[in-house]
Amino acid sequence: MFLGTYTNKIDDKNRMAVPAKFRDQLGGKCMLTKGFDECLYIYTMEDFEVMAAKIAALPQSDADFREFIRDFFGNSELCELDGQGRIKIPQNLREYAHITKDLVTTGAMNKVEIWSAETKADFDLAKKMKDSRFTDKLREFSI
Amino acid sequence: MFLGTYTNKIDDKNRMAVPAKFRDQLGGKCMLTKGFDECLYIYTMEDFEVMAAKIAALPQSDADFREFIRDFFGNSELCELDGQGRIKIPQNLREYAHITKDLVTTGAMNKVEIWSAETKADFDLAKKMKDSRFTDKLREFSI
DNA sequence: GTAAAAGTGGGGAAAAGTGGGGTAAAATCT
DNA sequence: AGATTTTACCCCACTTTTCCCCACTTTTAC
Repeated sequence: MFLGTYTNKIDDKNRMAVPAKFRDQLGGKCMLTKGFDECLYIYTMEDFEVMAAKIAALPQSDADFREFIRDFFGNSELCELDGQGRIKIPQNLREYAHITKDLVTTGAMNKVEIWSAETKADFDLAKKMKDSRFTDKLREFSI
Repeated sequence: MFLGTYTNKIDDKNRMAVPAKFRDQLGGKCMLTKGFDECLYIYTMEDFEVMAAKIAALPQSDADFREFIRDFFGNSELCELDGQGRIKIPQNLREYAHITKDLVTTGAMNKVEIWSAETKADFDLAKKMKDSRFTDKLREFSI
């Protein structure tokens, strides 16, 4: 079970230190994939297999599913942790998640999410805007 | 069953002593999570796992569920009590609960609530403000 | 009043995070 | 094909954070 939120940086060689708390569960390697929302996911090998099997089983007759399958596997990468517990994040995934320097890494049960700090902040703000208490208040005072 | 209210401090190393009365029930470790009302919750491992299992079963295809899962697990932490019966409160949770120095820890049946003393005081006053008897009194003074 | 337990503070070793050099492999160009 | 550039990967070094342990103060129990 992946839990907690951490901040890290990606270096000039496009490496990111996987938070130490997550390393034992990954066992030296992991699958890095494109996530829903503009972030990346890290799965254990086992959990990736489960997810991959579900996705591979989608009906190929559906064009939307074909596109999704292509996108999922085309943006999945097997990553081995180096001696310092870091993984390299490839260009296509960096671009998707708008990753430049500062990152937020957060445990989400069976996966780890990697966010660009900026994107995460925007996302959280958007979430706050959607929060009913906030919008109710806004409704009270807006003219 | 967790009962009673205690005051404590968080130190410069972000450690808080769990009231001794609660320690036996926790058994050396506990789950620290984001609570309602800008406070934190401590659950026993067992109770947390029950909740976690329910939440983990929610479908990833729903954006609102993804947000909730991220928020819940990203703001949960497994805390082991040190030799002095203290836990470390991570930054994201300190920020959420506005924790700086003085704390109020209160047993609430199946969980323990951790409040910033200041936030708790504000919250208690807010409750009073909502009480019609209190606001009626204020009204006598044209407030 | 005394002893034990609980609460609080801090030093120091170890671990984690971060940056960078050097070499080998791969890709690209002529 | 050979030469040159780029990329990947292993290793080392430094800084920051974490965690274990000890010590002191305060509270509780008898």
